[in-house]
Amino acid sequence: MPQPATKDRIAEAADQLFYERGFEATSFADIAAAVGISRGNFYYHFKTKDEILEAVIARRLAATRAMLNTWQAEGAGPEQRIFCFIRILIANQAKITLYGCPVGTLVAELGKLNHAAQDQANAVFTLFRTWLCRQFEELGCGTDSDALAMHLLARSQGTAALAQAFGDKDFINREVALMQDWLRDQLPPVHPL
Amino acid sequence: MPQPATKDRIAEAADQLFYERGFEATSFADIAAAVGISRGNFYYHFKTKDEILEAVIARRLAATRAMLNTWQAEGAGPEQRIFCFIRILIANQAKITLYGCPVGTLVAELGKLNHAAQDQANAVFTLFRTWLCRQFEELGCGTDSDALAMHLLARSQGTAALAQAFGDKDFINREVALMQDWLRDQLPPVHPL
DNA sequence: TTTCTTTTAGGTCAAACGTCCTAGGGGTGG
DNA sequence: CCACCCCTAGGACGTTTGACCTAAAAGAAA
Repeated sequence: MPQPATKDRIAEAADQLFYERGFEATSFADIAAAVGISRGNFYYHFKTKDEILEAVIARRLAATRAMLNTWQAEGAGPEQRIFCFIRILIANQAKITLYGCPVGTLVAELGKLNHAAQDQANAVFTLFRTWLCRQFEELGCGTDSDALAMHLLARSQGTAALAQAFGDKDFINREVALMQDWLRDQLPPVHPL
Repeated sequence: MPQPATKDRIAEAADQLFYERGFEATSFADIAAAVGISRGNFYYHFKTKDEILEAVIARRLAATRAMLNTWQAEGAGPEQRIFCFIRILIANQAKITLYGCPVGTLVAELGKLNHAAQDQANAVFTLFRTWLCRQFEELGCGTDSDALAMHLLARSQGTAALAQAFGDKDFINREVALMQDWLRDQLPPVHPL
């Protein structure tokens, strides 16, 4: 059963289109055309647009979890792992400049639509938040950890938003550098000599 | 001609609905219902949905300019004026927690739609940017001023985005406090003694 | 009143949308 | 060969959308 899994191809195409054009602005026909199948075939795999949305969010959640696990397995310390998180902005620089942050823009859109899947979309944020919180805890930031995680998430979101608005790729580089400086300042003193 | 100006009432209602539900998700019928007029009357004042969008953006630009001018006229220094900007987040705390930043969410949506009015919507960002830049210049930040303005804008955007995502009003208070601390750190030493 | 302009109401239209159904293709197991 | 089932194709439905038109009410000027 090495089926290329039409269902997965649909979810992948929907993922990309939801990112580039938004959820509401993407129609069944758009996704079907991107995959190269008919709308009828489409309906066989997903009865509802909301079902596709759920599949897309599940994809993103899984991908995010996999990424975090990779970083965790690399053996570096929590500081290096947080650096990895910050560097996501650089790794996806071009796309962010065009379409913003995939998580942030989807959450914002679903929030305005009062969509039922809003909480699921938010789970990606929560995933990053709890993971970052753990890293800060390992770093010795104690009860401040969650606040630091939220602060860093906010900085990333703001950076992505303005980079998209002004189409300014270099702005991402500058903000990333600032975030790295900030992170170093949060490290507790190694030897309270 | 003390006409309560149906046109203005339409633009006002559209402004609010575009903020709460988004541009695309708001229909002619929604706006007409909010104002309490028929769809036909509607068309008399605005031929096109894009025309309404332009009117809404013009409204926001004018309101923003008026706000900045008020701060300028209050006689306080640039540091106090930047504080005023930061405190926008607190003044609109409840709405931001529900719907995010009006400017940021609109720019993000129009960007994804490749909408022609994207640049006009961005003008609100640019207005804040150049105004903030001027304040930092008056503060003596020299060539860093624009970068500082962008940084502060990004922090505000990120704060609004996460406050909306997590429905967390208090997060705004915490980030505002951090931004005020940050601002104090940017002040050049008064006497290079 | 009559006339004219401004404003309002309500109805129509084609297109696009999400949803749904039915018919056919292409393997595998009997 | 037949029967079965997974997958695919393409059309049809009812609704909503943005857009548009026509007619009439409201008010000012004569």
